[in-house]
Amino acid sequence: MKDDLIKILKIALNSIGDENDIDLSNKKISIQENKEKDHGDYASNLAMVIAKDLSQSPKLVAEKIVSFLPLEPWIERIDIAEPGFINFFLKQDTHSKILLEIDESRQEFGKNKSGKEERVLVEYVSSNPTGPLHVGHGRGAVFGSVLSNLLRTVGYEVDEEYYVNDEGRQMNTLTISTWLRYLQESGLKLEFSKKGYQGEYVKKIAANLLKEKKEKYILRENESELQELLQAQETEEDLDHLIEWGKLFLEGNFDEIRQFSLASIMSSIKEDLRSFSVNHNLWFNESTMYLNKEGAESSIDKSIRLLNEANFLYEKDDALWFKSTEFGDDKDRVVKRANGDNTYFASDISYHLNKYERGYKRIINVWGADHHGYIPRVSAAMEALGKTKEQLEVVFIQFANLLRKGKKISMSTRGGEFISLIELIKEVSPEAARFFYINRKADQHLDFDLELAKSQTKDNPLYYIQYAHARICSVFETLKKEEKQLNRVLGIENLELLNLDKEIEIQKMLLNYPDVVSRAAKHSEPHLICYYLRNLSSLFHSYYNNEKFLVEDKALMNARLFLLKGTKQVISNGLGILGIDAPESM
RNA sequence: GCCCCGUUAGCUCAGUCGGAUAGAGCGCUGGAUUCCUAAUCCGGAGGUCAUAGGUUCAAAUCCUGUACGGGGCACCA
Repeated sequence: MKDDLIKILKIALNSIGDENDIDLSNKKISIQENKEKDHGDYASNLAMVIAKDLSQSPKLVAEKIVSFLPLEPWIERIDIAEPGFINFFLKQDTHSKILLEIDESRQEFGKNKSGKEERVLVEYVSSNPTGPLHVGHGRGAVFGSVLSNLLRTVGYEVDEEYYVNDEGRQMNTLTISTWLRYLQESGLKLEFSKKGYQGEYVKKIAANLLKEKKEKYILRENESELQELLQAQETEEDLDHLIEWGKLFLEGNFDEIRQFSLASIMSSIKEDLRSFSVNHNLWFNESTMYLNKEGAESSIDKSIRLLNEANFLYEKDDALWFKSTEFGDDKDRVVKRANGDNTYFASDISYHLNKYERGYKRIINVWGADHHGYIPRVSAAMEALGKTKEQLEVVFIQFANLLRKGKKISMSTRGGEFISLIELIKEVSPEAARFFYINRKADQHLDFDLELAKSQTKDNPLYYIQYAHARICSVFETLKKEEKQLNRVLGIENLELLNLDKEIEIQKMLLNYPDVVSRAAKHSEPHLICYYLRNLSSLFHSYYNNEKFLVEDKALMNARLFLLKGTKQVISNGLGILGIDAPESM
């Protein structure tokens, strides 16, 4: 509808341009929906925008524009208001047309093709595989999932990827932690390292390891050496010593334990994500970038070589540095440490280069707000490698607080004490978890109220929305019990009977749905869908309380049922984008 | 010190990349049910859009400064 208005305004604009011999073709034409009934359905500010170019008063310009507008059958009338708004009043049956469109498109209603099937990569969660997901990860998980749905809805081809940091020191820490717990489990008395991962989940992994591998990794000698190392676990260096010792002692078995721990954790992470419909289709392991197959150079080596060939690397204090300052970063960054290890940043360069090489048009990273400092260096590296940084987009997710009875729950991971994501999902249901995580703008802090998420009243927006859907279903259920059904043809023929304020409001709202979807996708703001659904449901509940649908007048009844059917479809489609089912009954 | 994000009703938050009288829920307050789910609805009170300037026909929205709150500034991952 807006597009149609823009189209005819464009025609008028061109005519005025020709007449005055000036170029107005690059003027932006915007249409707004009016809140005020007296102002009509839509308004344009075009006259005010070009008044200066024509050096005439906006009001005169508006009159001029209107005189050039082609006549359209769906426009009732056009008003001009101070100081130069052009107000469009649409014929009443124009609103009803949307019901026909919904009836035809069904689940497809709201979709468009503006993405042109371009390939997009959304990388999200990517939590380190050193422990289970906790509530802090949930928000990014749902955000990435819904954003991906949204982008598909507007015509992109989307891959959802999880980057697994299965390389580096943290994996060694995990391995040694598992082994120590395994030794304890097998009956050896020893103190667990203060620097190891303290969580209970490590014990479970160790127990499984013992069950599966029996006594394969048991300590047969050198116990006193180990005990001595465990007595002194005050610094990160002490931990490194322990790890080195473990590697020497276990030899190839170290890697076996490592693989076992990694696999356990990743499978629990995958399970947690699946349990609330977060479905990555790609899992990218950092370690694959370190492989050199058949003597070929690894991806890491390759990206470092490319940077070097482009002259963006230098050595200082035995380390290898990238000149990120040449691309606006605050300081240069180390890619290879003095001890020869690659930094995490080196992996990131290689990983992002890989994303580009896979041919994605848009590369979207969903990151925690605490990572914002990384953008300059990553995009600097991509620029240095000749990639366009515009292709790389980063969305930051602010932290979430969990509230129980109005009080914050501490989410510190210290001492392994945190609420795991799966506990949250079990407590409030997967649907509620999704909805409440996504119900705020991503860059806003979020208070996740557990009681509210569980409550079954209208205070709970998800409940309220689902109830609206269930209520509509219930109306059709009652109809069925009376052995009647919706007569589509009769309904369609009588749509002009839908002329109550509420009925027109609902139809206008339905008409807005595709715009809301586009906007949410364009700005990466899935929360807009939540608010839209809340408002649509509110209109419906109000309508429900004021009017009866199953009335004697068959024409009116079927028209109203047709409206209800469209409303139900849109609620269902909107919830679908959020990854939430629309219940038939509650 | 530098860099991000934020500041809108008592509370929690929306606010269409500048538009007409700034919205919703909660809370407070007054009402509605022999009727399709009252799991709901209707009415009322409540705002100097943190603050000071600037740009504009028009600013909660854009620019600059200030205050306050959160986060980040590793040869960690």
